[in-house]
Formats: sequence, C-alpha cells, structure tokens
Amino acid sequence: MVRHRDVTSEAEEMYLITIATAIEDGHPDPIPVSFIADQLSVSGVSANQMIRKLASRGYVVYEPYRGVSLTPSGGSVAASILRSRRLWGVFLSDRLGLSAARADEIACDLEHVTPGDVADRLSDFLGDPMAGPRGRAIPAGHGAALVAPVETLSDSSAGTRRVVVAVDVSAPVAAFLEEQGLVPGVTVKILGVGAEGDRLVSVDGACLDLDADVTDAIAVEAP
Amino acid sequence: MVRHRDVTSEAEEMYLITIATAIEDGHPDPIPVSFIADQLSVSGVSANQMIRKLASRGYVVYEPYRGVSLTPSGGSVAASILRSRRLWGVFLSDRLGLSAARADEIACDLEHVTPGDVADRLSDFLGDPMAGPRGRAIPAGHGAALVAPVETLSDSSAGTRRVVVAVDVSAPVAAFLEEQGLVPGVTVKILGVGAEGDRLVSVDGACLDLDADVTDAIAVEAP
DNA sequence: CGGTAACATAAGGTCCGCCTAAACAATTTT
DNA sequence: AAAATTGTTTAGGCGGACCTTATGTTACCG
Repeated sequence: MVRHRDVTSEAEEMYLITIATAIEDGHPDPIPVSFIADQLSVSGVSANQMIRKLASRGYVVYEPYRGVSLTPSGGSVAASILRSRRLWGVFLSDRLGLSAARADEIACDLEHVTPGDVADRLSDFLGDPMAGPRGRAIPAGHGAALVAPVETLSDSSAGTRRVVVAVDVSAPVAAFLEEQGLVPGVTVKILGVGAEGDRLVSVDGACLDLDADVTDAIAVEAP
Repeated sequence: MVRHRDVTSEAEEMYLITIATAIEDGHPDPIPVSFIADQLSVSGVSANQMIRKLASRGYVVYEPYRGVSLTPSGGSVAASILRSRRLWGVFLSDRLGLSAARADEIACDLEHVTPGDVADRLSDFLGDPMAGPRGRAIPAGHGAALVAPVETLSDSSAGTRRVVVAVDVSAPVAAFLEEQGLVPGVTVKILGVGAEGDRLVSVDGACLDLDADVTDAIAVEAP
C-alpha cells in the first residue's frame, strides 16, 4: 500500500519539474539555483544540496555559479510527471468542475502518485487532450519531448571531445567511474575505439578503457 | 505546491484506516496493535509508537495489551479517507479500465491527497456510487458513518461512571486536563452537576470541577 | 582592477517515520 | 504455578528533506 517511490522522491520530482517548466517558459538554459529555490520556497542552501544530489544521480548537470540543466533522463522524468499533472488538471477542471487554480493545486499532488500507464489511460479517457487547463502542452506518453535524442559514448568516434551528461549505471560501476573523475559535467576525449567496441577515453588527463556496455550507458553531448 | 498535510500525515492516515477497515471487517473492537503492525508491515515497536502518538492526539483510544479503537474524530478522518479511496477505486476501474487490484493500489496513494470537497465532486461525477470496486461501502461525505453518536461528559448525570474517549479542546486546556489525569482511556465518576451545568468529577481519586464548555468537549462512553 | 553582491559550501540542527536490541510486563499454556 | 509466548517500553540509530549560521568563492560593474 504505502508507496515506495520508483526512483525519485516527491521532493526530487518537484525540483525536476521546476527546472523543466522554467525551460518551457523560455528561461535561458542553465537555470540559476536561486530561481529554483525561489519557486519551491526553500532556502538556497537546501536547493543547492538537492541539486547536487540530483546531479550525482545523473538527472541534472550542475555548473556552479551558472545554473542547472536537465539531462535526458531528468528531462524524461520531468516530462512524464508534467504529463500526469496536466492530464489531471484537465480532468479536475473539465470533468469535476474545479477552478483552474484549485485543479492545479490538486493535480500537483496527484502527479506524484500516477504511474505512466495510468496517465496513458487517463489521457485516453479524456480524449487525448493536447494541452492542460492553462494551455501548456501535455508531453507525449512515450519518452522524449523536452529531450533531444541521446548520444552515448558508444556513438562518439575516436578523436572527438564530449561532455558527459548522464551516467546511468549500477552503483558499483558508478562508484568506479566517479573515482576516475568520469562524472556528469566533465569533458572527455575519445582516444581510441577497440575491436570489441571498447573505448579508450581520457578524463582529467587520466586514461581509461571502457567496455562497450559501459560506454552505452554514458550519455554525452558535443562540447 | 508541496503538501503541508492538514492535520494528519500520510502515515498517520494509514494507521487510522487500517483500524477502520479492521473494524469494518468485523474484527472484535479493540484491534490489537500487532495486527495493525502486520497490516502495515512495520515493526511492533513502530506501530506502538505511532499509536501512542495518535492516542495523544485524540484519534484513538489505546488500552495496552488489549488494543486500539477509534475515537469519533479518528473515525471521521478514516471515513473520509476511505471515501476518497473507494471513489477513486470506482473511477480507476470503471472509467479507466484498471484491474481491481491495480485500482486499489493507485487509489491508496490518491486518497491521501484528495480533499473532501474534491471527493464530493468525484462522487457526483461518478453518479454517487454506493460501493467501491470490492463491494465495500463508500462512507458518506458529511461526517458520521463508522461512528456512533457521541456522548459527552455534559450528557452524563451525577453518580455515573464513564470512560473518556476523546478530548477535543484547545492546547492549554488539553494540557491542564492531562495534568489532572483526564485523558482518553481513563474512567471518571461524575460526582455532581452544578447549577450552571458545571460538573464535579473524580479522576484517579482526585476531584475537579469542570465548566460546561469543557465537559461539552469531552467524549465519553459507558464503561 | 578592485570591491560588493550574489552564490557556494561546510557544519550543525530539527522533525518525521522507521528500524534493532534489550529489558520488562502481561497473558496464555501446559 | 511455572514456563512459554506475546506485547510493551526504553534507548539508540538511520535516512530524507528541510533549516540556519557562518565562511569561502566567483562574477560582474563601476
């Protein structure tokens, strides 16, 4: 009965969607931490702490003094929650007759306990609306939206430089990579590609050889 | 946006509705703490702790080694949550086509973030169903249900003994009464009724004289 | 180019709900 | 009634999410 939230807690989700909606609203990309703290009415310190946690989990990239942006995985979490929120918003205001403000308020609670498949059915039930009560777009059910297609280290050829954006691996592997300095935000250079698809990359001047299974799980983008 | 739960936290609510459904299911009235711990998959110690907290807030009456029962206020909290749960259950299974099991599971999360007025509108939208997906009754929106009519100390005549069931007063008054030993669970004897409706009661051998305004707020039952 | 204002981090704290271990009390069983 | 089982309490801890109060860092602007 009691929810053991999938991967992200409600608080974490609120941070992610705050960043996502800021970007939707046309704010310049790296969103300042202070802005987020403001939106969520928490202290700057708390926001900083949470954001560092999200960064360590690969949901955001945090550049101190500049701001925060979503990684592909952070973006897709945000999109799916925002999708739930807006679908509930439509239901609550159109079907139950709540005011837009109240609908928003309630939807904001419902979104955190709505799995993707339930959102899908709700969307279906509502006739697949395109926009929420306030006219904001409802992200699609399956993945993407808000998020550019993902390039992984496995896609990067020898001689190129890439910025690590997210590392989606099991804990021990993550620990190893972190030890080596391969964390979101750093720039790596692909020095060589092995016969098995393994790659020789340099991070912080150090070299490491990574199996294709590992490079598959490292999202990167052009510097 | 982020929920600042009204009076009861989600965890507290789970305890209350566990007790309520146990009673619904025909379990003998004081529900053993171990049963509750079991249902919620928490340790006996944790359940004990939480139950003592709930008792101190007047939601349950706890008799060590016997079990727990709901006070009127605990019962009405439970009823309103159970109402939300079952209404959502109907919506999720009948309208969205979820299986009964999955509907239950989701409803169990939604119930905690559904204010009474939203439940009312949902009920209306669903055509005021009388029962949830599993045939359990849906408690009415306004108060009662699950709860017997309340007798207060003001209703008790001189010479009778009564067990205190709940004390619904402001903090300073509660502190005073607690100091005097007048807390849920104890037996009091009404020694006399004054001209103004004030009552002389004995608690633990000690006597105190209580104004009618106070006795009004003390729910009791026959020993 | 230096200084201020904004931002980042460290350290220490709170509250909540849960846990275990261990001592103890009551109830049942035999 | 003694033993075994069950239930209670105390004490000490843990992680999550938040807070405040310093103390550094960086950025930008005059």
